[in-house]
Amino acid sequence: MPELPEVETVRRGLAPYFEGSIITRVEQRRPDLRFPFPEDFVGRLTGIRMTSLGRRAKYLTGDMESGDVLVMHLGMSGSFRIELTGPGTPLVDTYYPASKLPQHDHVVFHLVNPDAALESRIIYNDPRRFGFMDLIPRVDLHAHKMFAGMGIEPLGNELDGEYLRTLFDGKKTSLKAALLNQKFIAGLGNIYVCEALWRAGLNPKAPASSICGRGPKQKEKRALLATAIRDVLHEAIEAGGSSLRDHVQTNGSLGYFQHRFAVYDQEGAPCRKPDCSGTILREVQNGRSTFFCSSCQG
DNA sequence: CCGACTACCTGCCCGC
DNA sequence: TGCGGGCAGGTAGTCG
Repeated sequence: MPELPEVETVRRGLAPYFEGSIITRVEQRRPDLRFPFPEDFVGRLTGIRMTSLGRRAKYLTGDMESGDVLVMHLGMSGSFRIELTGPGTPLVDTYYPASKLPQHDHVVFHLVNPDAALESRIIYNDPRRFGFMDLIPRVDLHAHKMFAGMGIEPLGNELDGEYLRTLFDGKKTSLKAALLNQKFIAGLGNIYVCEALWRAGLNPKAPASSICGRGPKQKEKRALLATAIRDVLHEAIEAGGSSLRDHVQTNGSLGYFQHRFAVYDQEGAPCRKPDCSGTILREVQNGRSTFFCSSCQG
């Protein structure tokens, strides 16, 4: 589920509760998610303050005062929710009787922020368990397998048409597959790749190298694609941000928000580009659904 | 090296 | 109403 905009939305929602808070207790309800939890996960977090919550691509990174970084990935179905537990709040610390633990709540962080007089818990729920958590010493983070070789942040300064040319030059794989490949650009997933290609008017099945030529037409194509990627991510983050307040107020859950897509999951709908009379099609590409316009993405 | 394919896991939706 | 099949927003391992 979560691509970069959703993870950023989750980060913004969790930050006020995680940042500056001491993790007073960790409930780790199973030995693994997608991967085993690291050695002494609970022990290495308990009693430690998180100074800041960051994001790299689709990973959340919590900086702990111990020098560790708490790395969290939501996989396909991971989400967090926030529950206030301090005095005067409706929930108390014994919210879950053992008999009716919510399904798929795998990790519970109990938090106290003494400066803000805030007590809360942050609960990680993940039905499919494709998510994972790890603890990595800060000094090792960039060299770690997870982050070494990871591509650029699409919202950073590097991404433009010419950077795309250097990335995709000579690549015979499809534009779709290249954009999904995290070692080129990190953070895009199936939805936003479909959306960006539609905005740029590019065929998902065209070779990645097809936007790398010297001519003015291809130069324009890659510039358009870079802009489309940035725009669609920015807009989705904005939409997530505007949904944040509602989510926290209603049930505290973070990780899902409604967003209207132009092509994703719109099979059969008319293309929304002005003056385009095409229809949105779905085709399986590399084992995953690609949504694109039959007409304007030639 | 590269690219294509598969596995991991649960839930939901659809058609029979 | 029950059941089987297909599908889901991610990643990593294997194989050619």
